Amino acid sequence: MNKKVIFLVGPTAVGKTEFSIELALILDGEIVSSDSMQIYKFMDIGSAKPSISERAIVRHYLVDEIDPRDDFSVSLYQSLGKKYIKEILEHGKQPIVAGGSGLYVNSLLYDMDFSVASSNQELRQKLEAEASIHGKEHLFNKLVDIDPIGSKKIHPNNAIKVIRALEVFYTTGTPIKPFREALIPTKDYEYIIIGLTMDREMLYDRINTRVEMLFNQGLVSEVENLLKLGLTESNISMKGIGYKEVISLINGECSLEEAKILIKKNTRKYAKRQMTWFNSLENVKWFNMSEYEDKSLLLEEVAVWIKKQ
RNA sequence: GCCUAGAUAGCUCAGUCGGUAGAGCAGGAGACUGAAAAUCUCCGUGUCCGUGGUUCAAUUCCGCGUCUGGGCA
Repeated sequence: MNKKVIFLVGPTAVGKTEFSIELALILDGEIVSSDSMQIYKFMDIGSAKPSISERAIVRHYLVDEIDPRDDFSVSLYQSLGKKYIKEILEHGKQPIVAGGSGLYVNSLLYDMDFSVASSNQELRQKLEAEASIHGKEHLFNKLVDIDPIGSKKIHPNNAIKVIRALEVFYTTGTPIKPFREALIPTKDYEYIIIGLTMDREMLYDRINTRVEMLFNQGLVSEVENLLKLGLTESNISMKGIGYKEVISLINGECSLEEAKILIKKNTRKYAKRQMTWFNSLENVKWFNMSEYEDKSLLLEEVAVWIKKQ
């Protein structure tokens, strides 16, 4: 009988990384990251990667695997993630998928077919240029012409989604499919989902102190090194929180204090979006970290719950 | 003590030529199928400092009081 895959979700800074390692130790597990930033090499501090020593204790997959100069996508994430889960199951360990990137998590929970149309950078750039000349409405109207029903699900201002929908139509000749209505759990494995949450105020406190910590650990020099590697603010990897703001700082567009405030703010908003996403998942067993002063107690309770599944 | 400027949303402030008020920030809610730490949408009632006067009507004008800046002694 195969083990169930354990998914560990929750907002940034709630303590997923630490908890996932503790859980892996007691369950003889290995961790598959579902974090869209920790997957990139050279981006250690800003993405709050698990440390080298933590990764020596428990094996991690999809951390430090992708060159940030390369394009990455959910589609690729899905195939790599499924491959690793299969491998972990095959060598008899407990797979734990842990991370905060909602779409990445969904790609492993549900049958989501990303194969319809690959991305076309040339086309995207052309459409972006059109949008900046004629406006977002113009692009949206193109979409309304070819897909009057589907376009109702996309807001005219959401240029990225409009462009993707056009991209799918131009490459396949058929409209992009509606999404959330038909989420079917994957048949590749069984799974359970554990959600970690925390009182909002406490979470925001943790975010604020973490941002200060990132700077103390050398976030600015990390970004300087990335720029030396040839990365710019237009790389997808550099659009992560902490990276784009530090680029502005390096370019002299804001002060250190302003950069910190902005990163804190953006991280808080991100945490909120994550909560919205994960709250909408079904069958999540939630644990509120604020209710456990002693974290070993939480670990124990989670372990007990897992055994009952 | 005198002069002066303020007092309006959690914060910073705008405004009402007299008809009970709105921006930014903070905060909240939500969407999401190959950019997802991305991208996008929605949400603003509060003794308009207190008190008296003028007025059909005062947060708005006038008097007094309280508090807070700034200046002069």
